Amino acid sequence: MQIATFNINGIKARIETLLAWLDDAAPDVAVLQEIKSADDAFPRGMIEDKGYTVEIHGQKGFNGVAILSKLPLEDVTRGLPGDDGDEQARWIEATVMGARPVRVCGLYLPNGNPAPGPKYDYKLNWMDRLRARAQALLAAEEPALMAGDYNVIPQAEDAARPEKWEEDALFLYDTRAAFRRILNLGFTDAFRAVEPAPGHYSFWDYQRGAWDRNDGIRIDHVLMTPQCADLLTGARIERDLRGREKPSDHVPVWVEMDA
DNA sequence: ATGCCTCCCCGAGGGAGA
Repeated sequence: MQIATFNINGIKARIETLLAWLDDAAPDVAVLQEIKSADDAFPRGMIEDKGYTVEIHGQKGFNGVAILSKLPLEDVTRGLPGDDGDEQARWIEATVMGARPVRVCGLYLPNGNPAPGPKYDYKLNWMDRLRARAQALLAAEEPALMAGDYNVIPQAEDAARPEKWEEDALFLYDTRAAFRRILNLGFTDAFRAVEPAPGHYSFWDYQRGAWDRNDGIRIDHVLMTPQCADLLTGARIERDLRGREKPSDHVPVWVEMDA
């Protein structure tokens, strides 16, 4: 089973890119972030025509996540537990019914800038809720993964120029500490499990020629429970997509599992 | 660089992203 997470930066702006990518790369499951679309405005039919089941947790204009799957999906839920007043569409879950069922969570973690401030408070609070959900996934002792745009640079080696991110909400100490707190529960960063070297990024800013200078950061991650990590056979970042026409500022991060 | 792109809202120019 091949699963990719991809922040597409707007489904309306990226639909042709997405359809071509589904044809070429053919993920079994694609976890999408920043669809920036309400459920009823999402071009569901064009994706279903390619053999995908489509589950959406959308929001007009901002945020929004989705799961596309060639395999059947069961028990779909929307929204991260822990705050009934949270209006932002950043979390969706479904069980992918392959040879071995895998609980797949798609997430778009808040950016948090400027920090300090209310947006950063929201980010840290959201990460607390994420940790609670992660603990529940561990307690189930089943294969489960949390894939998406974490807006977290875990370590200095995950940025081309870490010094310029020191005061940024993606790299502040409290951000990295909250991320480690989740990892330390017993999760595996799938990409890091197979690629220890620095210099692998999943995002390059549109500005300042960041792509041409390879001034990137690794902020899109797949975290796995032990039962899921045991099935892991590979992970990679599809870097080339950033250099194509009309790209998203993020590229897909892939995991392959014996499931 | 408190913003050099690009997206969304809509139908101008501002908010958001990271």
